[in-house]
Amino acid sequence: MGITERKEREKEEMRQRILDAAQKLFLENGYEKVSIRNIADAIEYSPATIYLYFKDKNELLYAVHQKGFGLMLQEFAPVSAISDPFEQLVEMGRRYIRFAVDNPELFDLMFIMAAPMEACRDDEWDEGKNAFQALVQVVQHCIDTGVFKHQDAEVASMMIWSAIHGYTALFLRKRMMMFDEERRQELMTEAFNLFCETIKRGL
Amino acid sequence: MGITERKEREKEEMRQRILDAAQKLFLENGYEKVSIRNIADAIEYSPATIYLYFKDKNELLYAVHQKGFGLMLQEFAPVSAISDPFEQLVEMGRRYIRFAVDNPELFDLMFIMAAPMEACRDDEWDEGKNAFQALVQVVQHCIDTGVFKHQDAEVASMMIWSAIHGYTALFLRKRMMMFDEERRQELMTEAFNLFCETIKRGL
DNA sequence: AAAAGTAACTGAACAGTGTTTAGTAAACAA
DNA sequence: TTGTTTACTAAACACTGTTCAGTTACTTTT
Repeated sequence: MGITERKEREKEEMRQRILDAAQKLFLENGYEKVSIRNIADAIEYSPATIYLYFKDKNELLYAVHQKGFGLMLQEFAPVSAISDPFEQLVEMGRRYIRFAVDNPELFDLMFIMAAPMEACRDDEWDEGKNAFQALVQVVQHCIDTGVFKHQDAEVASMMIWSAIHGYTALFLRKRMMMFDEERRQELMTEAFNLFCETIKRGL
Repeated sequence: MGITERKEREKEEMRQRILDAAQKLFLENGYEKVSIRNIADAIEYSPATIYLYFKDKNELLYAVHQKGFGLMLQEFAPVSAISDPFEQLVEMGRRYIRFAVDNPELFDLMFIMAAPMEACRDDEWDEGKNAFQALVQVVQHCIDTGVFKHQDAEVASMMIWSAIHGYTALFLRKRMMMFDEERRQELMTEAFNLFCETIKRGL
């Protein structure tokens, strides 16, 4: 009785096809300019079909957001090879920012846009939870090896995440437009470096 | 020849009426659910009329965003009465966060949403520029009085703004949903306090 | 005062949006 | 060969931002 299994496989393949088309269009045109009809056109199906695989557009956005976390974790993988825990933390920050600049639409979906979170039951944002836990581990390592005096790794992690996230959010949403292109780059890297030095000394 | 002056005054009044209605609706229903037609209904004019006073919806959003900065500067005014420059800085941070929590839709318009910035010529975001300069002044004061060792006030300000902005942006856009309501509040205040302590020691 | 000109305003349309529903056609099970 | 389930879609609904021709109403000129 392999029919039901084949059907299930086909259903999953269709879901993936929709997701891939959606992601491709988002990254090409920016999420704001992509409609359900565009995605339907790309996969040569009717718009209504998409609603057989996703409850609504938010759920589709959430699914792409999940794929984003997969990609991000890949980018973070090499960090664990670094021996010095503080250097590990700094490299994580660098990669967070680089990921945001290289994949602005995906990052937006993952950490800025309101819409995808509408499809996520409160207290069940597993992708965010896991990514945050990865940060907490590194910070805990820094505490254990005496790099940081502060003892609460979760609070420290929150502080660090916020600081790094701050730049990227302000930058991506054009809130550094009062500086010209060059000064913007300068401020980004210098402020990042200053933050690293500051927590090394003061945390 | 007071007629042209009266006309000009009336035109400005109409602009204000549109703006007030828009702001009221945004704060009540959230900007996402407010359309040009809603605003037109509220002031009992045709939707087309709004386009005689604002080029498009982004320009309207930008105008409300400007009003937001006016309100924010009011909230910041009492800070200058504090004598200790570091305490001045901390109080600014507290008020930034409080403003965001108390006026989430307005804050969103000012610092997170992409749309209003479309109506702003690059390098001409005066509201942001002025607000940032206010921060730089306080930070410069901290440097002058020896609270901070780091000498570049602009870089330090950028670092501080980003860190404070980080919390608020993550919080408002539901990226702390992996914690329950209570823990969220705890983390917010504790991470803020930790940041203050850290820069006092390390910056 | 009458005619001409200007400014303010609107109805209706255009081209799109997310989403639902009734209906069809094909694949499967009995 | 039936009956049933599944996959899909055309068409509609109720919106959206925006434009434009056409209508008032007021102001200026004759």
